[in-house]
Amino acid sequence: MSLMLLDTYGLVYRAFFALPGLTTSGGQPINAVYGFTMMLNKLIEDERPTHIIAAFDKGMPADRVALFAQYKAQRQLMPDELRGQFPLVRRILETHGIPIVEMEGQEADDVIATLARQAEEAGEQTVVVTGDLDLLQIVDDRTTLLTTRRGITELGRYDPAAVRARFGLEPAQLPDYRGLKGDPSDNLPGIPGVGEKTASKLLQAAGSLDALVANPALAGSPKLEKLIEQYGEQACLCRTVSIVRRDLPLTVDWEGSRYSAPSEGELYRIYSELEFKTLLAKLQPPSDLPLFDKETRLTGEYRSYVSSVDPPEFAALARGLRAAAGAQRIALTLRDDTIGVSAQAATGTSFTRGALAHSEVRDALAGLFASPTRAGAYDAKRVLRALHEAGVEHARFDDDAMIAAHLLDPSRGFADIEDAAAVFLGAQLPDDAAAHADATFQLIERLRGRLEERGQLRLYEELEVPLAPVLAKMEAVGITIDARELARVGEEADAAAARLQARVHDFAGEPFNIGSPQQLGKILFGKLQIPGGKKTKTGWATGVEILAGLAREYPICALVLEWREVTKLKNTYIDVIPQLVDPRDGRLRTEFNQTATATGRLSSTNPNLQNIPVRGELGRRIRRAFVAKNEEYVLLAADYSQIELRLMAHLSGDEAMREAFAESQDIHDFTARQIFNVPSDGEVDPNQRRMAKSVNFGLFYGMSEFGLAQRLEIGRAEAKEIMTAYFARFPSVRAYIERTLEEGRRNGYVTTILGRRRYMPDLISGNYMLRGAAEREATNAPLQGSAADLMKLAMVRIDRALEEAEYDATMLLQIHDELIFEVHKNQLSEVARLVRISMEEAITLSVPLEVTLKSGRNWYDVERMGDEAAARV
DNA sequence: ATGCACACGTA
DNA sequence: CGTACGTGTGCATT
Repeated sequence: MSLMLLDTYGLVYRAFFALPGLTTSGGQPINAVYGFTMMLNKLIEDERPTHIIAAFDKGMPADRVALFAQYKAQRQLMPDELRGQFPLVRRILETHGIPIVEMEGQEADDVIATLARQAEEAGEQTVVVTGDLDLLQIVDDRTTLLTTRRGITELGRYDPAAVRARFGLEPAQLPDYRGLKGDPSDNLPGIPGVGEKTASKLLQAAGSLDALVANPALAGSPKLEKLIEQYGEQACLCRTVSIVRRDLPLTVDWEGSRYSAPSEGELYRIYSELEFKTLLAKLQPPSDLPLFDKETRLTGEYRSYVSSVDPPEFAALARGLRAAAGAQRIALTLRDDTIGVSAQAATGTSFTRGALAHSEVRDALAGLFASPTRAGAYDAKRVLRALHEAGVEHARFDDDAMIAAHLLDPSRGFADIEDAAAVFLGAQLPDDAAAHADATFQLIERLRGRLEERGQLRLYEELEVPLAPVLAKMEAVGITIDARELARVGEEADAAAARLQARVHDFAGEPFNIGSPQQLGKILFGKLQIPGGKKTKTGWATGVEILAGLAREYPICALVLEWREVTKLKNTYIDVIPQLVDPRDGRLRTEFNQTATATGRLSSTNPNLQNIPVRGELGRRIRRAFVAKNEEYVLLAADYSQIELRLMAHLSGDEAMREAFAESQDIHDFTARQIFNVPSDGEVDPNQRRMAKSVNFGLFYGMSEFGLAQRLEIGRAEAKEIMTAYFARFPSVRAYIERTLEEGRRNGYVTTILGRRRYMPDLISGNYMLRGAAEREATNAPLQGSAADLMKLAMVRIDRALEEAEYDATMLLQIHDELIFEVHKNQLSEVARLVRISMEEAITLSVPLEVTLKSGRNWYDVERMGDEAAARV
């Protein structure tokens, strides 16, 4: 055995003063624990001990104080920045499995001396690592001493020969030596005027302090002789205090001190927590290493749970989860099929992970959610889905770090926790569920603080986090697809596509790929010499706006457009949806992404059910395949009418516009009257209304007169006239837009009605294009985003209300300003009323909100409901 | 296999 | 040179 004994306090103390004041990003000082860790790693590497023990001081050294009242009396209190690092030092030791030995009222020196003697008697080699030289006295053939020198990794090695070389004395003489010269750091006076040189010389001459005191003449000079006579007794006292005890009643479990290196996973975790970036860089992020031993360990106040992904360890995972039910907070994350759990209690944080497919685990999780423990997640919706599939009931989350991250920076999606950890923690996470769970804690803590600073905590807690389970439910429910109806549309589309393709090829005089813009361009503008072609970077432009203009004169263009429409519908919806339908229940399940957009809207993927066609007749027929689950149920569609314009009226405070909404006027008609000066008894012609509608839409898109001209296919002068007329009639709208941009430039962001932000750094860009784009985005974001706020709020409330009233009704889809429900037909009118009220009263604005309700057997046939069917209160 | 441009569906 | 998305295709790149 080769034993290493650490004078822990001394080493940490040296590290503290040797290193600058490093702290974690959370402000926790870590210089001492960092230096200690560096030392420890180097010692283990260089010395390769088989056993390691860390000795600590505990309490005041009663024996020495009794002998010498001034012992260490002048020593100042430990600085708080150092004191706070000792728990962390203990954590590092724990990670290495190094036992701590301490004894009440004893200094580490005595503990070390005792252990070294025990090892020596057993015939073993010992190396003592310490911050000072007090322990040199125990150096002998079997015990050597390493002491810190400059810096933290430079060590001096003392064996008996080195002691003789340095002091000219035997190790056993060193207490005498110290008694003579004293030691200011322990407040030992020794003999005044006797320093290192003299003490050494005296002892070489006399052999020992006792001999010298007995015969002061041995000192060799009258002056020293007199000093010894006068201070000899004091020197003896100092000597006695300096002698370490080697007979403390300590029994050590030597086997327990056998050193085995911790796994990289364990090191990675603690280094991450302490933000030891340089040490982390040397580690491989663990791939599948358990973060903890297979046995539950209880060490001090720090508790760690069993960690394993092996199937036989379900019980252990469940045990950990049950223990976590007593914690203050838990965090759950999902890594493939593995659930990671981190639990935080007053006593510390602990981790576990495991597969989620066992009844014991399921029950333990259910117990956890039934307890008052706060629960957090990264992507709560995904975790909820997994828990739901595993049969865990009543899962709930108070925090979602992904949502928090996205609220703080909506330009990013933060799909993976690695992204958020990189941005907000500056950490690179190992690929491990338990580590992710812990990172979730750290993220939640940090991000909640940031949200609070920004006044976004309510947006987060009362809107976004409660929305996640609502979306999870919608995803789980899905919507029934009538496969036969879809197949019928598909057959027609197939026939139409074939017919159109043949006719296009006829016109072209050769077969070619109509879907290739390149080939199409060459045929139309090259071979057929159709005029009016425009070039893009890569070739001819063949977009709708070009082809539509040519369609009247050149039938091939019209046919190409038709072919595009049909093939697009086929490829995107008709052929894809049947493959995505769950064969077990015939339902189609989309995924709603809550952190995808910069404005606060949701997005939908796999498939995107927010862009099912509605305009063209063929496309619209696809909606016939979206049906209620059986004859007993109907679909209910509820959409906000003109929500963005109403928000514009509210936010700008424009009196005329507000009044138009208050009177339930047709807003485009009203706008046309204002712009074109149509008298109140006159008619607005359809073209005027169309133009007014474009102006209204262009308005909240930040459109320029150039854009309006393009859109309406009119001259710029005319477009300018229209816009001038518009702003003359609605001056506060222009003022509002100016105000928004000014605020955006000043703050760097624009906000929605509920305090959602979108950062717009390019508002002050010197680049004309970038700035222009940013101005359009900044104009639109508060309107689009506020509309999203209202809809989300309505969704949360509707979900609660439907649950409380126990209606047989389920929310299925959200299409930005529209909600689709599946409702038992007997409850249709009640549910419709509840939905209308929840949506219209989501937030009280200075203009009324209006909701249009439709119902029907399928999404195509939904028809406007009469007021008696969904009467307003 | 991956990424880009284009095209186009929705609000 | 009107906002916000997701998805499909072709085609160039790796």
